[in-house]
Amino acid sequence: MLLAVLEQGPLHGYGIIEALHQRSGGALDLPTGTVYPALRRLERAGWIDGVWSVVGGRKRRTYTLSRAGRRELAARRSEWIRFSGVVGSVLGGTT
Amino acid sequence: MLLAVLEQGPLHGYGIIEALHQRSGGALDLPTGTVYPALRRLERAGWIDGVWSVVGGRKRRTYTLSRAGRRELAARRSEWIRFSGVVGSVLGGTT
DNA sequence: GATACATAGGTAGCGTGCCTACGCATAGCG
DNA sequence: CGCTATGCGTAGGCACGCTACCTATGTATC
Repeated sequence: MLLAVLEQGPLHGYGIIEALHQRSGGALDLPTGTVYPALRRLERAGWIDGVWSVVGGRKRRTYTLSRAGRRELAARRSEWIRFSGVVGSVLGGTT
Repeated sequence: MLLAVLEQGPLHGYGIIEALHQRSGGALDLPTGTVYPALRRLERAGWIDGVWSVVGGRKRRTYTLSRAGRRELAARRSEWIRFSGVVGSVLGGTT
């Protein structure tokens, strides 16, 4: 989901949390302790690139989806479709 | 998913694994090390009841969905629908 | 008779990752 | 002067899926 948010353009951690909140219709309200470590992992994996900047006296780390991240996102998306289909078929009624 | 399989009638661990395999169209092939501990957890939670029996010289533990398990299954099903909807809306293209 | 596979149960330990609970810092408002 | 929003981060606990094992019987194969 983090990669999907970054697909629409570079964003910093706090902005990503807000974007997830809006995109999910208010359902997601992820704490920073969940998102920031996750962004570190994504950066370490080479799927996003982080750059420091200062906006309004506050330090920001803006992340950009890398080429590898785009590939990863596509893979994860199709994986999710397969997965949710399987779960739906087992649970029944959803598919 | 285990609860959903047991919704259609009592079954033993090995049979549950096979049912999951069939219901998922061959996608799921869960190892015993995943399923047996999970069944223990479900039993400890009171959602399924296990009974020992001997069939063809082999010991079997047959599990039955309890009333609480039926409630839990209904809750988990609607939770899954909400959850997959949120993920789909964030990932985009699925919904 | 030996070997392999399907059936049927189980445990131990590793690794991952989410969440809670913190800490630090600045800008703006009442 | 404190509260809230903005913005970053770490530490530790907990849950759980998976791999890798072990045991045992019935049946088919070589």
